Amino acid sequence: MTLNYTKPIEQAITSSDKTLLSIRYAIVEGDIASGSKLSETELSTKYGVSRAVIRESINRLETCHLVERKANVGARVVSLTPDGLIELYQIRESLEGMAARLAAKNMTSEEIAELNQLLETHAEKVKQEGSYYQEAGDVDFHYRIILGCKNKQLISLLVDGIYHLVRMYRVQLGMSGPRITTAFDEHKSIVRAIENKDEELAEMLMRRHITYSKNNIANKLA
Amino acid sequence: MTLNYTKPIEQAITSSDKTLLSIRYAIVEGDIASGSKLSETELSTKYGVSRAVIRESINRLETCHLVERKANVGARVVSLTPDGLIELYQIRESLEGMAARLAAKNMTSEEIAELNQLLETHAEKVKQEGSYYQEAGDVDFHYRIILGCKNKQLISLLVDGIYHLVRMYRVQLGMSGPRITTAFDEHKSIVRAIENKDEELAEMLMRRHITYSKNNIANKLA
DNA sequence: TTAATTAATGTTGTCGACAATTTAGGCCTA
DNA sequence: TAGGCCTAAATTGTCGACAACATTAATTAA
Repeated sequence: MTLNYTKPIEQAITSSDKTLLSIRYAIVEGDIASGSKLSETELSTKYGVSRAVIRESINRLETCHLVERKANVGARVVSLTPDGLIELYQIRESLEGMAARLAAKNMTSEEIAELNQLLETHAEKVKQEGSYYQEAGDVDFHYRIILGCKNKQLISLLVDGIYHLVRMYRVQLGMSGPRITTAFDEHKSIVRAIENKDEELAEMLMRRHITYSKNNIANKLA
Repeated sequence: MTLNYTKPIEQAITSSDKTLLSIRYAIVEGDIASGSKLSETELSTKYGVSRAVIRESINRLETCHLVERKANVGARVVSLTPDGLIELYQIRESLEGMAARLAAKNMTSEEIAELNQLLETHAEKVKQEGSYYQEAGDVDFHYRIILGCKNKQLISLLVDGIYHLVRMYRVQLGMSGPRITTAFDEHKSIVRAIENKDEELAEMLMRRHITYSKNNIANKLA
């Protein structure tokens, strides 16, 4: 369930990093309520580290737009609103559309093959369980296309930044629903566009796909 | 020259904030060379503050992709490369394209009037001086459209994040050149699309505009 | 009673010192 | 001389304490 979408193996993990991961997970999962205040001293005792590392964690969380800080006042977990969701999905549409375009241009044939393989796995799961697909499966699909764009800054923007907030909305609004098979077909056509190196189409289909997804979620809020 | 594109008047300015602004300015202007190492102790003495505030500043600079940090090793100013420039402009194209689309949808008639006024001012300047336009003028134009999109997260992403890096490339590669009047015409047609509330066209024209700009710069590197 | 001012409390911002890790240099060995 | 190992210096990571600020409670005046 917990797919680890952090940076590659790389270097030493500092205490700050671990704390960041813990707090971020707690926020995304809703263990720390959205809109609630983040007390530095409280978190400090809770996670058994000094205020300095809590401070650093909060700073980094601000980067992902998961918390908001005011000078001399403190940090609050971002609150989930319909408007915020729409804003977020407009950004996703824009950025992931570009990612799909670049993926069509830059993905290797091996990567495309793996993508097809992933789709088949999903097709199986849809037939059997039906429900598992949405959460991990959809994230995984989008994640691979993002990586396929080969634009490091864009990848960082999406993976380190926006995606955590996307997951937060998903988890806390309890996504799932009847879009399962529909989304699957959309995924399939996106991959086909990438196979054909049709940048224009890949971008357009990805944008449509995300728009549909947005509407689906927005309906649940209304 | 120094247009202050920081957040609205708002709240108290802490020592960390001031230091952040100073260091960021130094990096964008090239006073701190791109690719060079950022020593915490050194900066600490240079700016007359403790290492804690330097640390916080560096953290925030990482958000704008202006510096890169490695655990237990330190931070370096990002190095300017042709690949990096292309990556950056792909993101700009995507995000500012969306901003233009949303601006066509959401800008008030007063804002559009101001935008037209700005264009006239630029037209005058182009006739007279010719050269001043590019730097401040172009930035100002794009800035207004970004604000006009009314998507707070998108605005933050562009203004607090990406735009500093854009300016850094501009300054240090010595932009200017013969695109002045061409860019002006492009600006004009973008505004016209926004006036007509033609979202599709506004986005497309903005994307083209940025692509041209990218090619212009890329040629200078090649 | 209400409003404003002031005192008290708690939180964030900043600092200097210590611990852990990396990096540089010298030393020894083959 | 080249290469690896070990020691020493420097840098980053973490900590606890103090200062500055914001919030709340108490007090006083109208």
